[in-house]
Amino acid sequence: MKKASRVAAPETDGTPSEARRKYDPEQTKRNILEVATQEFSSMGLSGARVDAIAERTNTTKRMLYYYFGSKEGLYEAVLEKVYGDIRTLEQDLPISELDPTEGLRKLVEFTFDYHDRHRDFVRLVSIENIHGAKYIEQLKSFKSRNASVIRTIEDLLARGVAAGQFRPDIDAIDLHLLISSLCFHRVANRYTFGSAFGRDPSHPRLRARHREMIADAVLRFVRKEA
Amino acid sequence: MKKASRVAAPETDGTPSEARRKYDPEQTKRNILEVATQEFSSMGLSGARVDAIAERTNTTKRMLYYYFGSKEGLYEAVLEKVYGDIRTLEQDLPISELDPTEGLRKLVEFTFDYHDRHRDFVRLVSIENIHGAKYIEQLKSFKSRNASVIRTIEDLLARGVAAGQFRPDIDAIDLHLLISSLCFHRVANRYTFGSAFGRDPSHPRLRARHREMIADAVLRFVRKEA
Amino acid sequence: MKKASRVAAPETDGTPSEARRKYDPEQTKRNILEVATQEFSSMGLSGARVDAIAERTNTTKRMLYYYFGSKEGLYEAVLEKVYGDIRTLEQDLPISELDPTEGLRKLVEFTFDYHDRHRDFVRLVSIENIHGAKYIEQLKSFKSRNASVIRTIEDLLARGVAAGQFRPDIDAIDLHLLISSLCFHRVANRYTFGSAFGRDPSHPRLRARHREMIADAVLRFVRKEA
Amino acid sequence: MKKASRVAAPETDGTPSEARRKYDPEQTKRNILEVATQEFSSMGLSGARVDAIAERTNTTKRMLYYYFGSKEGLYEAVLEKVYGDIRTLEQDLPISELDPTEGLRKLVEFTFDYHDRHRDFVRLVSIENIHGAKYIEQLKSFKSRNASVIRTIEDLLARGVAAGQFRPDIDAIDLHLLISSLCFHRVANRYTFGSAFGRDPSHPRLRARHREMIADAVLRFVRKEA
DNA sequence: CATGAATGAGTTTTCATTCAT
DNA sequence: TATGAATGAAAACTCATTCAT
Repeated sequence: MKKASRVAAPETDGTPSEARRKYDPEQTKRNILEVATQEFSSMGLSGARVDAIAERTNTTKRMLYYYFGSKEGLYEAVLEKVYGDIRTLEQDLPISELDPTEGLRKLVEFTFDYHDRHRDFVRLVSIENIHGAKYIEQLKSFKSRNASVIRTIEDLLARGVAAGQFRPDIDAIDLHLLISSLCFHRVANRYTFGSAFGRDPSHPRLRARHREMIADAVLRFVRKEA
Repeated sequence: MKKASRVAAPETDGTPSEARRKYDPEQTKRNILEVATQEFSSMGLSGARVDAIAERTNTTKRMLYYYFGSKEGLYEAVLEKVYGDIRTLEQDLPISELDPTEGLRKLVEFTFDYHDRHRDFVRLVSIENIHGAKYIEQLKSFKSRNASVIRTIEDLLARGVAAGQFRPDIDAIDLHLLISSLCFHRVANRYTFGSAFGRDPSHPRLRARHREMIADAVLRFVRKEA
Repeated sequence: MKKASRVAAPETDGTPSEARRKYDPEQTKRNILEVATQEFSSMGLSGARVDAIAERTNTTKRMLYYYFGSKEGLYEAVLEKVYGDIRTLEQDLPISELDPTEGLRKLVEFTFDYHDRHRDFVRLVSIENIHGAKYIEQLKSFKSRNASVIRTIEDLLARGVAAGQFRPDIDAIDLHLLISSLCFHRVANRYTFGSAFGRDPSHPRLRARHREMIADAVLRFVRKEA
Repeated sequence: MKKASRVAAPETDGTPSEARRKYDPEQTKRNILEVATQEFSSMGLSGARVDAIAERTNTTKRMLYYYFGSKEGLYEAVLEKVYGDIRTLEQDLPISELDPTEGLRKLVEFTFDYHDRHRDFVRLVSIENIHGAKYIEQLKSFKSRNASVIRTIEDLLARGVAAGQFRPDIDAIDLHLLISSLCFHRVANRYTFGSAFGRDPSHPRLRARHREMIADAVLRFVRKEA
């Protein structure tokens, strides 16, 4: 029940007065959130155990409640963090400067890579949908984030149509759904997929092929035919 | 708390050996499975409550254990039933007689409709993936069913290539994944989608548009360009 | 943690088929309520421990929740029972047939005796008042019970005035408050009283003197002066 | 969660030794006691929350432990303060100079008013009785205070008997109990009373009527009949 | 087969108190 | 002195499962 060791507080620099701080709330919170993200994403909301989270933490269970109030509060904080991460990344994408076709390919590849690398995120979205998205709806950040993706796509579509590259009759939200579907499914359902076909979709070779296939499918979908 | 009435067993009247049965085990099992399907698909495996299932049933908790052994046993039975249903349906599809392009469109539309109508199935697959597909792997029906879809697609692809309609470099399993992704995602994640964009993907108009879009995307993907 | 023995179920009569029932929900509930009444009345709502109640019971903690839902639910059930008891007794009082002065004396003595003997009840009322009476307000039985006491007093007052024994300007509810005050206080606050004056108000001699004093005070209060 | 401001210590300006003090321990203690009195009297000893007290204070939890040692220590300090207050007041009563009947009426009215105005005191006494008066017994002020009331009453009774106004067979402690009962009960149990009869006993009109009724009842009780 | 009562181990949550800065 | 962070023990509550009738 006793913890063997504490987190070594980050030594900001050489100043001894700063080093070895034992109380570092931000660090503590971050640590809890990290562990909780794993637990919730691998066990679901009701399957997750507060005790299990606390145990893998540098603190005690009490601190979970101190900072997050309840199991659900912690779950919401996890959702918020995970959604915040993807938004941050997305905004750095230099898509507006690219040729529409190239830009769209970049966007698809980014979306593919993000889902591929952030299985926790994907699982948490699945879990949220099992709960009817009731927790995610309370996050202010959620809706605005999605709006920005749509604006990016609208811009791409408009430029692509103007350049004669894309069909004019494509809805941005529909296209987003198409891309999401393709990138999300193979990660979210990789276990049943693997079990059904004896192929692990996260194997590098398959992964690369799927990446290309998906970009290819999306581009063929939007392409204006001669 | 008291149950008002029990299920009256169907009297196959006339045949004396069948009549006058007071209990109908098959009926009881079916009833339990139905309720359990709802509960598991809407709450997940750990979120589901045995008491909640028993309460909405015509029987008592005891019977649930009598027939299915445990909560997990019941969950597996639910998976099995749900998988059995889809397989039955698929085999009636008269695809081998159709023109490849038409056949593929039919297959996509069938897949779309099936997912659209069987949300329980979709949710259960999501749930299974959260549990690493450990329960579904035990089902014999699972692998064989998937094998048969792949054979159907392989046949379509071969005929399409031969007819000069399809590209020759498409893998059947990849194509299946593509189709599944598009049909599955909008159902599985309709809550977060709805919350993010204020659009309910199960609305008839949106549903029809997506159905066409998806078939369109798949056909564009396989089509051999002139 | 194991219970040494179960409650011997009441043997209704000599029929052996009825005897030694192990499952007797009514008995179980009664047993829990009895123990809970002690615990709540001696520790207060927040001071009471569910574990402590369970331990002194013939069942386990789980059953408290099975029958009463929560600690608060159990507390409410205790209140309800305790209030039901006093009402039952009160209705058997043959006051309407007595001479008004004698009837009023009887009522005071009954009230005195009841409070004197039911310290649990008195303590629970004190406790309820600390909680702003929020639990007791939810009991339907509560208001109707009080109405019946008031009717009894109104009847006594009317007959006493008519007989020239009582003053005509006395309000029934005020008189009830007067009687209650005198009977309640010495029980409710017997500890501080005992500590302050070195007298234990529950000592038989003091008890008898107070009983007479209180009846005396009430009768002097209502008496019509010549 | 952050406190906006601390209590500014009163600068008794001019005197350099007093000025420029940054903290005022007495002020801090007083502040804590005030808040604690509210919390304990409204929630009971076990119902009170140390966190809740600290939050409504100008200081932090640490100070609370620094000054009072523990939750119980704080509770005792609250009792002591509340008892100290009442004693101070009572000693100013100029009863020994009044005619016995008038003096007794004054004493009853004072007792009535005091209870009516100091609900915290009344509640705390109720709470103490729930805990068997174990904390109050430790207060030196407690017994001496009660002794002085009894002396006052004894004096009144003696003078009243001598003047032919009062009956000779009345015990001072009994009379004190009678007066206390009448004054205490309507305050201590005003919630159940209000709920039972739809009358709020703290309403000014009812209050005035009760004040007169109680004085009346006490005087009728002691009066020597012609 | 059917049923409500019973159970124990586990899970979440709370709370008075102490520590490091 | 002052303060937010930290803690462990205990409390309330839940749940899958089994038992007696």
